[in-house]
Amino acid sequence: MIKKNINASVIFHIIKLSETWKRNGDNITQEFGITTQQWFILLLLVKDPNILYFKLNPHEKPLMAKELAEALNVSRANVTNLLNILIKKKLVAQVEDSFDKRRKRLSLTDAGIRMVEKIEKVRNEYNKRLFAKFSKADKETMIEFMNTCLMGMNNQVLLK
Amino acid sequence: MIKKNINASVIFHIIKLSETWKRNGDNITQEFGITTQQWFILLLLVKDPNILYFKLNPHEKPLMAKELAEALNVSRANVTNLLNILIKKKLVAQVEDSFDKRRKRLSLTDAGIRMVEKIEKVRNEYNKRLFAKFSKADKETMIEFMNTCLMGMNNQVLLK
DNA sequence: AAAAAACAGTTAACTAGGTTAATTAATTTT
DNA sequence: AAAATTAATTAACCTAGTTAACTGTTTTTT
Repeated sequence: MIKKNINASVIFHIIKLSETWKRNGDNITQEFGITTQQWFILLLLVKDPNILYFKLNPHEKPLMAKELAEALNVSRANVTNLLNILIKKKLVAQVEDSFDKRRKRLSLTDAGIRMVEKIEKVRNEYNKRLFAKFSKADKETMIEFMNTCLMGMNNQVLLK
Repeated sequence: MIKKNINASVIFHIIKLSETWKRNGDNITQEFGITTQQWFILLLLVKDPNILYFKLNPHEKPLMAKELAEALNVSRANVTNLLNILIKKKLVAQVEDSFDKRRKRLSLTDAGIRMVEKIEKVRNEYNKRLFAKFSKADKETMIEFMNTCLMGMNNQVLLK
């Protein structure tokens, strides 16, 4: 009924890749007692420069929950839930902004920083093996391709 | 604290791309009253040849729930839940296998087939615009890159 | 041929991650 | 001073996922 189609095939590959990577990510983070999603929040709070959000929105001050919601593309209420888990685990601390009492600034605790550092070693090792067969140019080609796709996707949304 | 790293950047691009695509997919399927996940099950049941699972596991007979679980990489119990929703929506029908009463064969109802056909038009149009800037060779390069990654990832899992 | 093992599916109780709508409190705008 | 906006929370809910215990059928073993 449905015919072979290279566009559809590209999409299915991207999804499969992302899912597989996430599943492997879960294996890694599980050993540290957190989920991939929770780990991703820790990376946002230490401002991992590889995260796309920071390329478009450079940040000086510690992030607020509102910005976290923006970066993760989820609702503000959901971020409250996610943060409560990380705060209960003593990985994240929330401090009232002294200039604007509505705001709360987020930062990692010492335990949070240590955890990110430990996971970072595993991640780098894992990625290094994963991409062993590719040259720097290969990777740059990939990134360019994906950036073009991302721009196309955002335009298609805006057209609505 | 964390340095720039092209490997990490590639991964974040893949994740972002997959998420954005999924969100846009939700926009499309929502209009038809289903989720992206439910739509994906419909595509598996009509054996969309672009799905990676069928490239590795060609199938003659109608799929069983067990195979759906394998293709989606989720638990058997979860598939029961997902199917119940689609059966309630009268998009999927389940028929006992006459040779082995344990098995139940799955197929789309007429309404299910019509829905897939309608969504198919929207999907093709969407993908065509999305990849307008790329040549066939570009797309093939991408697929090859992603296939190599996928093989690498599976090996890393097996090493455990 | 009876017992044991394997298989396909379901149910129940649970978790993670997500949503919207209503509410509180602080700060800005008019 | 009143109204509007902003940041965060809470409550009630949904979807997608899990494991463990169970039912019934078919196959394998002895």
